Order: sequence, then structure tokens, then C-alpha cells
Amino acid sequence: MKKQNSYLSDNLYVEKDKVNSVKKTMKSEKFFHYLAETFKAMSDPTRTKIIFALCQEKELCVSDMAAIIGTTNSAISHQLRTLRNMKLVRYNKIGRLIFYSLDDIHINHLFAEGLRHVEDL
Amino acid sequence: MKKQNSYLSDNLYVEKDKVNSVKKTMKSEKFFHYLAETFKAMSDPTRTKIIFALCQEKELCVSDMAAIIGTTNSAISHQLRTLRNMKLVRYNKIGRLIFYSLDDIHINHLFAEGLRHVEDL
DNA sequence: GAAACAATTGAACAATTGTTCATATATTGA
DNA sequence: TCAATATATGAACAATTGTTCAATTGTTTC
Repeated sequence: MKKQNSYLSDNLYVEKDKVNSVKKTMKSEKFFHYLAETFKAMSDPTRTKIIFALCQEKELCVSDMAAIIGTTNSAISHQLRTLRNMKLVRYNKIGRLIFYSLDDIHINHLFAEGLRHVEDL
Repeated sequence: MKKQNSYLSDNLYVEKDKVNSVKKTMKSEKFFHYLAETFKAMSDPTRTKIIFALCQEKELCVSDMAAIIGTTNSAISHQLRTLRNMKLVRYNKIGRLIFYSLDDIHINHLFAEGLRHVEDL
């Protein structure tokens, strides 16, 4: 017997069953948008450096991150805003210093998984 | 006793020890660039939809992905190139159909971790 | 209060990105 | 060979991004 809905040129889809079943599981536009934003927050070299540094040291202030990474405080601060907006980092103000740290253990896991993927190449 | 190298305004860094120890662990420019590229590959809504769909169905052809996601074949194909370049997907040609799947289990883990993070919000 | 300092912010700029549209390539079946 | 189909590709466009520079806010110390 011929495999259902496969390779039929007069069909809108190649495999109607697959299309319908996957379609049912799809989440909202908002969900995918937010998911993409989360990955995007980790998609810049300066930001991966910041996150990597915060994996080594629980808390770091802006100037020290700039010194570690070798860029300006301004550039770091701009990127920290992105990380803050996406809730990847939180901060703790002590006098005029602001110590940043990763927001929760999920971020560590997510980042560690990315590290593993790249190290395997 | 005063905490070493903390809050000293005549220092280039706030906490010299932290800066030096983290600096030693930093990876190469290339590494952070590649790591960022990997996250960037997942940082677009259309691409998160593609990856999500491929988490549900091991193999999907371009037309079916377009039908599931609700966009053109061309848009899907362009995004698949990005995913291909970053080795997030591989493909299997059968006649004029090309079935795409996630490249390895690492991608599933990485993506699943991202899903969990967003679902917790 | 004034100077020094940590961090943030806004404007501006080049660089990159994602889509659409049109076209090209490749495979199938008549 | 020709038409239909599946996918890929190139050009073009608006939109977004990351950095730098200059200015600003808020805190500490003198």
C-alpha cells in the first residue's frame, strides 16, 4: 500500500499527517518570540564573555568585567542592560559599586550546554 | 584587617585578585565568537519554530515546515541555511524532497533548556 | 560644597539581519 | 522534451544591533 499523503504533487503538504500533528503542538507567537529573545541575549561575543566571567566568579562589578574582557565600562554597561532586560543577570548595589551575578541556575545550565556544544567541535 | 584591593580608588580594578583569576580562565576570541554564533543561530523566531517543529518530528521537509510555521518556502530555506552553517541541522535528500533533522542530541538539550527557562516565566 | 569615581544613558554611526520577490537548479513523470 | 514541483539563491530593502563618544546620575571622600 502506498504511504499516505507522501509525494503527492496535488497536495498542499507533502505529509499531511505530520504537518497537522506538529501544528497542534506549536506554541504562541509570543512564546517563540520570547524564546528567541532569550537566545539572542547570549548571541553577542561581549555578552558571552560577561556570562562566562560570571560563571567563574559569582559576583563582579562593571569595572572589573571591563578589565577582564578588555573593553570600556560603557560597552559593558550597555550589554548588561540587555542581560538585565532578559532577566539573565541580577545586581546588588554596594555604595557606588554594582555587583552583577547570573540570575538563576537555569542560566548556568543553558550556558554550560552551549559551552559543551562548542567544545565538541 | 581591610579586604585586599577592594574599594581602592587608586587601583585600575576594584578587586585585583578576582580580575586576575577570572582573566586566566578566559577562552580565546574565536571561542567566544563561535559560542555567540551558536546562540545567535537560535535567536530568531522563525528558527526557534523550525527547531521546535524538529523536536516534535524527527524529520521534516521544507514545504511542510513552511506549512506548519505559516510562511514561505523561501523564508524557511534561507533560515535553514543559517542552521546548516552552524551545524544545528543536517539533511537527507530523497528525490526532490530534502528532509531536515536536528544534528545531534546536544541541540535538543540546549533547546530544551531554553524552553524550560521561558516556560518558568 | 567640590573633586573623584562607578555606572548609566543618548545620539550617531557602520555593520548585520530577515524578509520578499524573482530567478535558478534539480528531480520527477508524462 | 516539457511542465510541474521542491528547494536554493541573489538582490534589495527596512529594521535592528554594538560600539564609541560625550554627557549625566549618584555615591563617596576630602
